[in-house]
Amino acid sequence: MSALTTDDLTIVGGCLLFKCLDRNDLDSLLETGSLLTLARNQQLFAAGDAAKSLYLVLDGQIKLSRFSRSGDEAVVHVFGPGETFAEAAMFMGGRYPVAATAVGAVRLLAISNARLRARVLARPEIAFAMLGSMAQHLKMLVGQIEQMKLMTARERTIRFLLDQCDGGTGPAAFTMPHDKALVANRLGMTPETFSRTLAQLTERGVNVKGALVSVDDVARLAAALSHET
Amino acid sequence: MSALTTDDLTIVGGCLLFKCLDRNDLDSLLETGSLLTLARNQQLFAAGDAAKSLYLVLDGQIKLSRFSRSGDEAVVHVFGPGETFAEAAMFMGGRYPVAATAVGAVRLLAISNARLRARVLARPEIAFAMLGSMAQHLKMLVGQIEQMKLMTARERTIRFLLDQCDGGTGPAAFTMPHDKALVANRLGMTPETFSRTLAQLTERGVNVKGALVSVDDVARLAAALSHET
DNA sequence: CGGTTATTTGACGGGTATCAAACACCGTGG
DNA sequence: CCACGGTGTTTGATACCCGTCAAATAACCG
Repeated sequence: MSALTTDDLTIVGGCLLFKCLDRNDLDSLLETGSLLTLARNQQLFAAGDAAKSLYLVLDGQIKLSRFSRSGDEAVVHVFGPGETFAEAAMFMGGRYPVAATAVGAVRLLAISNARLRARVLARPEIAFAMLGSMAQHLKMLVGQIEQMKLMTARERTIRFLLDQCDGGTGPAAFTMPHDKALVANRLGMTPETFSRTLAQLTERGVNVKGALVSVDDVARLAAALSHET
Repeated sequence: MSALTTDDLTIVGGCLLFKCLDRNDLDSLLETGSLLTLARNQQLFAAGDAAKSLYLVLDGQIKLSRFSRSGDEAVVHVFGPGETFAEAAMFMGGRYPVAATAVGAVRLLAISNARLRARVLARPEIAFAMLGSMAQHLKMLVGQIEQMKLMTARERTIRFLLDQCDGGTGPAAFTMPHDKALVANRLGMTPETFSRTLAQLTERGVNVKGALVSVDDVARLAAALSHET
């Protein structure tokens, strides 16, 4: 197969799906893989397409989403470098249940289902790795359902901010992982509501300038989650 | 282990997780399993508990849910006879991410994680079965997220009714799979809203009397989903 | 039959979506 | 360098779905 940079190989080796493989196993798996490049907004596959591969993101972001008849989109998750997706499809009747679209420019590695299947039979440890990966996804989806069912838009927004700040108690700052509209969709609200909510959180020490977000005091923001409006 | 009825064995054998096993494999797996009985509303495990087993429902229903700090419940899924749950937990750091509670009286089979793990190494086909089972759960959760994100309470209710009717185009009838309050929670709405929505659907040929639901014309109800308020 | 638990119904308020328009940002080409 | 179109973001006004609180009614069980 085509040229993987050494950076790429680092990513592949660090991915929890493949880290259990030694060099030989990896090579034999990758030799049928192919390197793909997608432009911004280019679709990798649609919901219902035959599933012939799973994918590893090397660079950029891929969003998985579903569409209603009326064209409204529900983003299920966004995957970044080092993450694999569509593992589940090869066990689900061979159809992808969601669509995959490049958020920006994306490079990714496609790995043949058939090939991987054969590899699993030879080395059952891979199966454990896949189970672990899918278990993570399950947990994530459960978290999303919980959020949608029992948190308000404001609470989900705060929680998103805290997630991005990633622990700590003092001041923090970060940049939006992607378009605000996409973040809003992930959080299950409209861009308008997201914007308004962020503006309103100024009084809680949140400042937004473009894609840059700064939080005066993470602990204080976290406190806003529990006891209050 | 203790007494499994022949009915129980039929259920175990029919479950997609175990149907790939022959008699010997099954016996060796079950000999460390234990038969549990839970009373209505009895909790099997809480979120955060150490995960030492996965479970197969023999009789009754088990709900998996999360609770907010304020005590509000978000039901993730309800499992019935022949279904396995908590497979994922053994690959997720050994902690259950949700709580499991008996909806009514329940009989179930607990299968040791360690034991199953050993079995998988001996027979990799089991791993495929587990992957298939988890893939199903993933798909289901994705469906729920889609529903919550882009359908109104009314649309979700209609879709629930159609699901229960299970295809067909003429008249249909069924009984609620469980308490209306629980159904409402599964659908991401309050019991009040669920009740009101059902009442309002009378004009679409839906009639509810206690736990019994009848639909005059499934096709007509389905039509209400697409083009209208 | 009495007491508890489910379900329904009503009134009300608030959180979000929707529609619409102004505004900021950014790469392109003149 | 600046005009310019396109996209992303903000802001405003409005409507309405749905949650909340409360009470009445129905169903259930010992």
